[in-house]
Amino acid sequence: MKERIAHLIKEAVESLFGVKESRFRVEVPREKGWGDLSTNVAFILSKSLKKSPKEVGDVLAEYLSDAGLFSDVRVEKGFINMDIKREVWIKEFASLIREGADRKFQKNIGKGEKVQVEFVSANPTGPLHLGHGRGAVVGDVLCNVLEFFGYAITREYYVNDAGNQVYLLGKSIYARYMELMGKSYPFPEEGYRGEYIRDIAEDIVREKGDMLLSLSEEEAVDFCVEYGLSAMLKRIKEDLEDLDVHFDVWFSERSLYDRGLVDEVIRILKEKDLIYEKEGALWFKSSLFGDDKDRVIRKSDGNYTYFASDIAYHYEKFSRGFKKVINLWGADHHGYERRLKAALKALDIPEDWLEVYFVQMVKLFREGKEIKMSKRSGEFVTLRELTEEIGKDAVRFMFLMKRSDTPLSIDVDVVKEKSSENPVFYVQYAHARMCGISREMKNRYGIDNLPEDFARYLNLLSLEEEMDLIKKAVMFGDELTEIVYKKEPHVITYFLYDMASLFHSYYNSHRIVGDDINISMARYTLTKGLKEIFAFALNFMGVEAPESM
RNA sequence: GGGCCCGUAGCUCAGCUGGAUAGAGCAGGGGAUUUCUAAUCCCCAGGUCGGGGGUUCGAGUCCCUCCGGGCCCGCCA
Repeated sequence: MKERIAHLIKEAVESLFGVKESRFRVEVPREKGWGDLSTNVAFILSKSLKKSPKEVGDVLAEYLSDAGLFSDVRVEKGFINMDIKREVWIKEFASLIREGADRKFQKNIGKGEKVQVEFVSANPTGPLHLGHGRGAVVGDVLCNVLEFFGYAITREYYVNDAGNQVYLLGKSIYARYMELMGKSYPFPEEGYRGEYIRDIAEDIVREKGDMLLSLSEEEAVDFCVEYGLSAMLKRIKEDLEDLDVHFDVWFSERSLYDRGLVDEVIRILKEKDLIYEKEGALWFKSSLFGDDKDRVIRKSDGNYTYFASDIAYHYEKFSRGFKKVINLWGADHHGYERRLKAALKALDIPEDWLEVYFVQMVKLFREGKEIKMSKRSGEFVTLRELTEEIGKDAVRFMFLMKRSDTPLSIDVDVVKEKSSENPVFYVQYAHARMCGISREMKNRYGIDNLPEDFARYLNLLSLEEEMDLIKKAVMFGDELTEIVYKKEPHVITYFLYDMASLFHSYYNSHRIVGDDINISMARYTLTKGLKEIFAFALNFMGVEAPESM
C-alpha cells in the first residue's frame, strides 16, 4: 500500500513539477488524526522549487484527490495527510483472504539473484552458546524473507576446522583421554576445559579402548583432532536442527588450503604488489584500502593467519557467482569488517557485494539475576540448555524480540510463564483465540468456511477497531518488504505483538459470534483474515501458530 | 592510544534514509469474568531523550566536544 502511494506521489510530482523525486517518505503517522498515511514530500520539494511546503502540498493534494484512492487528502503543517477510502481497504483485505497472504504479498524483488547468507559459523571447539543461537535464528528468518521475495538463497556455515584452535581441541581431548586411562599428561594451558571435552574422550575410550596408547603422541592428537571435530560438528548440527535451522552448505576452512586457494589469493595480491615481508612474516598492505594498519597473513612460523583463509574464503564465494553475500557476525568481530573489506577491495570485488551485520550478545536472567557465563571454567549456559528449558518456539521468538545489533536480555522465568508478560504466549494466544472463533461459528451456526461472497460481509463492519485491524493487516506487506533492504527481521515480532494487542482489545470489548448472524459473519470474516496473517507471519519466524492453547 | 557500538520512564527496549504533541511492555496503583479459553482487557502514574555546543524551516535521529557503559585492537581464531 505504501509503495502504491509512493508511486502515485512520484507520478504526481513528475507531472506537476517536471522533476523526479524519490527521497520522500510515506509513513503511518503517529497520531490517528493525521491520516492513514502521511508524506513529507512537500518539505523536500520546497527547497528545490523555492516554494513553501504549504504551496507545494496544496497543489499535490489536489492532484492526489483525483486519484480515486483517497477519501480525504489534506495539507497540515506541511505534511500531506491522506485517508484512504474505506472500500479500498476492504477490497485489499478481501483479496488478502481470497488469495492468501503469500500470494498477496509476494513480489519478485530478487528475480532469482544468487545471494549467500553466512551465519553462526561458530568454532567447532565448543557447544553453541546463546549468541550463536540468536545469530542462527536471525539469519534463518532473514533467509526466509529473502527467499519469499525471490532471491536464490544459500545458507552457509563456515567451519573453522584449520589452525591452532582445532589442534588445541585435539590436545584437550587427548589430555582427558590420558586421564581416563590413568596416565599423567599435562592439560594444555589454553585448552578447552568444558565438560563436553571429557564426554568426547569417554566416547573414544568406549569405541577405541586403549588403542591411542599404542600411537605416538602426534598421531594420537591428530586422531583426537579429527574425532573431536566430527563430534563437535555433530552436536552443533543437532542443536541447530532442534531450533529448525538448517544449512545448505557446511564450508570447510581446510578445504581452502587443500584446493590451493589461500596460496592463490596471496599470489594475486603479490602480483598487485600488496604483499611484503617483514620480520619473517608476510604482510598485506590493508592500510592502503582503509584499514588502520597492515595485517599479517602468514606468521613467521610459516602458518597462515585466520585472515589469510578468510580472504580466500570470500574470494571463493565471489567466484561461486553470488551477486551478494551477507555475513552475520558476533559483535566481537566488528573490528574485523574493515580489514576484510580492504582485502576484497584489493581483489577488485565491488564494495557493496559484502554486507556485514552484527549480532549482539544475549544475557539470561533468572529470578531477576543475571546468569553469568564463564568460558574459562567451562560453565556457561548453552543454546541446548535454553532450548530444552523453554522450547523451540519461545527461543526463536525471544531471539527476534530486538534489533539484532542491540544486546538482548531474556528472563527465563517470564518466558516459561503462561501470562501476558510472556510475549510468545501473548501472540500465540491471539491466534488460538481466532481459531476459537471459527469453532464457535461452527457450533452456533454450523458455518465451517467462508461463503463465496464473503466480501460483502466485510462491508457490514462498522467499528473503528475493525478498520484499524484491517489497515494494519493490509500494510504488513510493506513491513515485510522493508526487511529485504534493512535486514531487520525483528519487525515481524513487533508487528505481531501490536496486532495481537489490537485483537485482544477488540475481542474483549465486542462479542464476535453473537445473536445477529450478519454481524457475526462479518466479524468472523475479519477474524479469518487476521488468522491468515498471523499464521503467515509466524511461519516466517518459524514459530507455531497453535489452534488452541 | 586507536576503532566500533551504546546511553530514551524505576527496569527492558521501540522510535523507520531528520519531520508534527517522544512510544510500548514489565514493575507500581485502581478496576472488568453468567466468555467466542481472563494465558485477556480497561484506567492511572511515570521523561531536562547522558551534559554542552553546532548544522537545519525542523534534531532523540546528523556534526563536534565532554561524561558514562560495553566490545575489539596479538605474527589468536
